[in-house]
Formats: sequence, structure tokens, C-alpha cells
Amino acid sequence: MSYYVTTTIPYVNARPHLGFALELVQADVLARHRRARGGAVRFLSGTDENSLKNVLAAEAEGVAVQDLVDRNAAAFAALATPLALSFDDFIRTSRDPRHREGVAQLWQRCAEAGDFYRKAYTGLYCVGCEAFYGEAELVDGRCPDHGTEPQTVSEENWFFRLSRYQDRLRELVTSGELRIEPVSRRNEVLALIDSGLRDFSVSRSRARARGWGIPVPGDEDQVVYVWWDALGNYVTSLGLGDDAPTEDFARWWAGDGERVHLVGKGVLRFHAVYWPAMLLSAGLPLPTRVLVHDYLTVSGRKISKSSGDVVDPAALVARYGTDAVRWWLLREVPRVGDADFTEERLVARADADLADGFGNLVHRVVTMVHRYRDGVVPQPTVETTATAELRAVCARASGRVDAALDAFDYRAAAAAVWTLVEEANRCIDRTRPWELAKSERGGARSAALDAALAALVAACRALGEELSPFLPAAADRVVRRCTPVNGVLPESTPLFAKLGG
RNA sequence: GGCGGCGUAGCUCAGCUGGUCAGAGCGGGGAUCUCAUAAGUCCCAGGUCGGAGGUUCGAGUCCUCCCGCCGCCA
Repeated sequence: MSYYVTTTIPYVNARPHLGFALELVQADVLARHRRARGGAVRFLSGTDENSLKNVLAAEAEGVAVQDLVDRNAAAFAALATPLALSFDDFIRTSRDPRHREGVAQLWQRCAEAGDFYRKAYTGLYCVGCEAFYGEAELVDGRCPDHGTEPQTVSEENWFFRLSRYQDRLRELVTSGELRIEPVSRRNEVLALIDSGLRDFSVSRSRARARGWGIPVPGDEDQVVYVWWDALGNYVTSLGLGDDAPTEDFARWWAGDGERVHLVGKGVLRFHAVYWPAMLLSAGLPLPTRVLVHDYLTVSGRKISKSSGDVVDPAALVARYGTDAVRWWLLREVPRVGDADFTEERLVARADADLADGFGNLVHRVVTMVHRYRDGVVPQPTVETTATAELRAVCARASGRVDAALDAFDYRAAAAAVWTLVEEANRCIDRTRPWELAKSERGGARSAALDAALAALVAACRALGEELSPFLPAAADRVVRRCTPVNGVLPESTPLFAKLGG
């Protein structure tokens, strides 16, 4: 069964920060995990470039909009290397012809369904959010998210008949055909639907958009609402805009596979209400799951422009390495609730788990194989209680990882991998290979030592396998240490340096 | 204002449909092995599970109210 997983596409008016890195890494783990289990996977990310925010940011810097967008989009795409992201595709909404064509087609389909109409209206618009606010939602007359005063907008735009899809959306969410997780978020969506869905504006005047964005088909004076445009990326990237249905679209969106969106809590309504409604209107299949993550704070504070280098994922990776950063994001961020990031915690986690955990285990096992068996992994001829229990834990680990990831619980999934380290260390303590080795000095080869070393190497290999979706580079290192070259394991040296000293 | 939810050991948190649910990790205290990056393993937390009532043979686990947080919507 196919598995299509996407991240949201961030605005590119600023450089990427750690909060978005969380979403990227989470999506990457799902993609890698499915691939490792033999599934057909497509992993999409991209950048949302048609926002008025970009125009304003470019003006502030005194550069051309396209230049600013190109530069920042490059910074997002470039995260693939430091964060080890296995993108299969990366879409840019201002540059990709397929996106413009796809948005036009999506628009046409909804138009043919009779879901657009023109209406004059007045509202308070926050450019930072690219959304309208009601008076009551403002705090002291300002946007609760951005702290800026929204502008009063009064114009005639195209509206989308969202109200028409209220009942069907409710049914889809209730039945689980469209799964939203965690359940608290699903309940929020249901509450939102039940409160009554109102049609919303899906275009703006070309003037207000400063001429930036995708023109409304058949109405050159209007530009497609940036959220409408952005949401479309999940299907335009698959070639929706092509004249004939593309193979990619059929394979990843139109089939019976999974279509998974990772989103931050702030954009839930767009993904769980607007987007499915748009697809219903267009007569296209819906996503199957929307996975909602919360936000990160840094040293107790909301991430903001003044947070600086601490929240630059690339800078963190330069300082601590890909594995340490990924591991913190996966091992310490709870399934529900905001998580607080500090460099101290990242370092503590990396030292305890990577250096003292994964690294130390593999190093000590390989060293023993060298010291007691000249680097040759022995064939077990007996099974002891200790080795049997270790094998049992190894056998269970993959199932536990699967279950945790299916529940969108990275912490539990990482903990499941960790059980291999714990049990392997325990096995060493129980079998005491050094004593078995001493007993061989009389001449007889110890079958118990063969069994212990064989089971331990097997556990390390299992560790490398299970770890690979989370920390691909580290896992690769683990696997190589456990793979004989010309019948002999490579000489062992420490795998991970301590970060904290 | 309306509707979720949360408040469990110093810290971060697990605890599904009520009866080994009073837990894990970290920190802290103690012991111990030596293959290993002074890494590993083992033991130690008597915390009234926010407060007060109630339902029940029995409630962190259900109900009511109160206090304190937070989310969504208006």
C-alpha cells in the first residue's frame, strides 16, 4: 500500500527555525520507517511563497520579492542535508509551473461544482496570519499571534461555499475516514464544524496582493487566496494540473493508500476543514490522516525572530551534529503539549543515549568479539536464559516501534528502540563474557561465550535496523561496526564523542 | 462568553474501557562488575495522584462543585 506523507509548506519571509525542523524530522521518520518496512513511500515538502508577507519582507529589505523568496526557499530546501531529510519531492509555489497549473485546475473544478460566488465584504485581516479575525478574537485590538494591528479590508472577492460541506465533513471526521490525531485535536475540529461553517474568501484583489500570487482563472483582477493556493500543493505536486491524469497522482492520491499530512496546531483548521472541503468540492479523494504536533519553546519562551542562533536548525547541527538534534526532537518532545528546548538538554540527551547508550554498547560488544574471538562473530551452539531473553526483546522491538509510530508517538517509538540497548547491556552483565573467556584458558572453547557474543552482535544489528528511521547516520555506523569485512568485524573505536565533556 | 483538556515523586512525564495504578526517566543517595567513551548493572522515592464532596464492595481512573493552568471556538 502506498504511503504519501507531507509537511506543511512554510512561509519563506524568514529563515527556518527549530519548530519547523520538528515537523520535518517527524515526517522524515515516518517516511524512512515505511520504506524500511518495504512500503512504497513518497515524502513531500516545499515552500509557500505566494504570501503577501513575502512582499512586505522584501520591501523591508529593499530586495525583489522573487529574490527574497528564492533565497529563503533555498535555506529551507537546504535543511535536507543537516537534518538528513529524505525528501522525494520539494515543491515551490512561486516557481513550479506544475503548482500554478494545478491550482488553476483545482479552482476550475470547484467552480464547476458551483462552489464560488462573488461577495463584497469588510473584515480585519492579519497579514502575518494571512487570515481574517473577528473583533472578539483580537487582544487589545491586535492579532493574538503577531501582536500587530490587523488592517481593515473592504473589497469584493470570490467566496467558497464551505457551508455546503459541513455535514459531510462531520461524517468523515466522526467515522475516522479522515483521522485527526491526537484525539483532542479531532474534538476541536468537530467542535469547530458543529459551531457552523461559514463560507470564506478565497481571493483578494490583485492590488492588495501587490500583484504577487496566482491569478484567479478567468478573473485577472483577483489573486487566489494564499491558503487556497498553498493547500493545493499536496496534489499539484503530483501533477493535478496536467492535461491527462498523471501516474503520480493516481498512485499517491487517487488510490487506496495512505495520505498523511503533518501539521502544526496553528494550522489545523486549514488542513482538517478547509482543505478536505476543497477536495470534496473538486471531487478528489481526501487525506486519510492529519497528524497535529504542538510547538516548541526555547528556554521557556515562544520562538520568535529574536530567538537567534539557538533556534537555527542548521546552526545547531553544525554545533552538535545531525544525530544529536534529531534525537532530541524525537526522544524529548511529548506526543501532546509544547516542549521546551535547551541546548543543555540536547547535550545531556545525546551524551546519555548516543555516546553512553548506543555508542558504548556497540563499542564494548565489538571489542569483546575481537578480544575473545579475534573479530569473528561466533555461531551459537547453545542458548542461555540471558541470550534467550535478549533475543525475545529484539524480536519485540520492531512491533513496538511500529505501534508507537502508528500512534504518532515518537517518544514511545524512540523508547522502544532504547529497550534494545538496555537489554543488551543487561545481557552483558548477566553472562559476564570476561569470566567465560577466562574459563577457556584451560583449553575448552566456551559455548556460552559463543552464545553471548552472537546474541549481542545480533542485538546490535537489530539496534542498527530499528534506529535507522530515527538516526540514519548513527544507525549506519552501528550496522557497519557489526558487519564483518573478510570474516572479521572492523576494529572498534568509540562511535560518538561526548558533547558535554 | 461557550465547549475540550490539564493539574500524579525535586524536574520531565506514563497511567486504555474503575480493583498489582501508586509508576518510568532524569537529578540525588548507596552498592557492584571491568568488555566499554569513569561507560554498564543493581538497590533506594513512603508522593494524601490540585482541593472538597458524592457514586461504588472498591476511584488518579466515574459524577458535582471549587482553585490554578492551557487549548479551541465566539
